[in-house]
Amino acid sequence: MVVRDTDGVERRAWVTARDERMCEWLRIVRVTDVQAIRWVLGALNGVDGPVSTRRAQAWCARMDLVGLIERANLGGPGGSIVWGTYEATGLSRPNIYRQTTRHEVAVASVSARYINASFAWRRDERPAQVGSHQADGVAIGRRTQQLIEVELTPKRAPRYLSIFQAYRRRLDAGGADSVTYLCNDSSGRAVRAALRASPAGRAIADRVSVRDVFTDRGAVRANSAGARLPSSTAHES
DNA sequence: CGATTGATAGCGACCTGGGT
DNA sequence: ACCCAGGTCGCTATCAATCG
Repeated sequence: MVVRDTDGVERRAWVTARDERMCEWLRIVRVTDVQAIRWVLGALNGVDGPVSTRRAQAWCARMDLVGLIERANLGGPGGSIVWGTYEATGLSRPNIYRQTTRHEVAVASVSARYINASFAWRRDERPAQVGSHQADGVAIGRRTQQLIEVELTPKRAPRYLSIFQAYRRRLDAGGADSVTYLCNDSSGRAVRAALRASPAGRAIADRVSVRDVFTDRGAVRANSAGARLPSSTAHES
């Protein structure tokens, strides 16, 4: 593909098969940031771990140049917010100023790390029935299917109750093997408390893991549990 | 056939500049 | 003050085409 530079200089910019797979991922997560892109690029390069921030920025600059992504620098942790253009994903431009954007970016960060650990990632299906619940994502390993819930804001107890009831039905029906709550400190406390507080919570507690991997602002923590998500024990190859 | 070369893409390091 | 964007530089790895 030949594109014209800002200087008017013609320059070749190749869109590789890997870049197209990146666009497929962007279509799934919709909105992400430069830090998450590091992990997916690493995965698609066949590397265990992320590429450097600089490389991810360079990739974004190249994809911006060929019109496959757009970026917005909101000054938050994780770098610019990144999304695929209509050309890349067939989806209209997301509204990045909505309240839910921080949550969506956090989900993308999680997705990126699962993909780097050789999991497949897809969106959860929108539930048809009332009283069921749509998870933030589904991580599919070779033998396991985990429902992933990203929790940055504690919910009220009745809300947890109905979600746990929905998860209980789903786990019992064999629709998934486990539920993973990825939280910051305050929402992690709320989820653990809610799991103890009701019969529905206690019924599923042994199939639910709660991990504090986010900072309060929704960035994946640099060290400890956040660095390697999912944990090495859950690694699939 | 094996060696060389060029393109591509990766790395860290260093720098400047901008935004919070 | 700190984090991030994005530019250059020197270096390395890989792969495919080409040369001797």
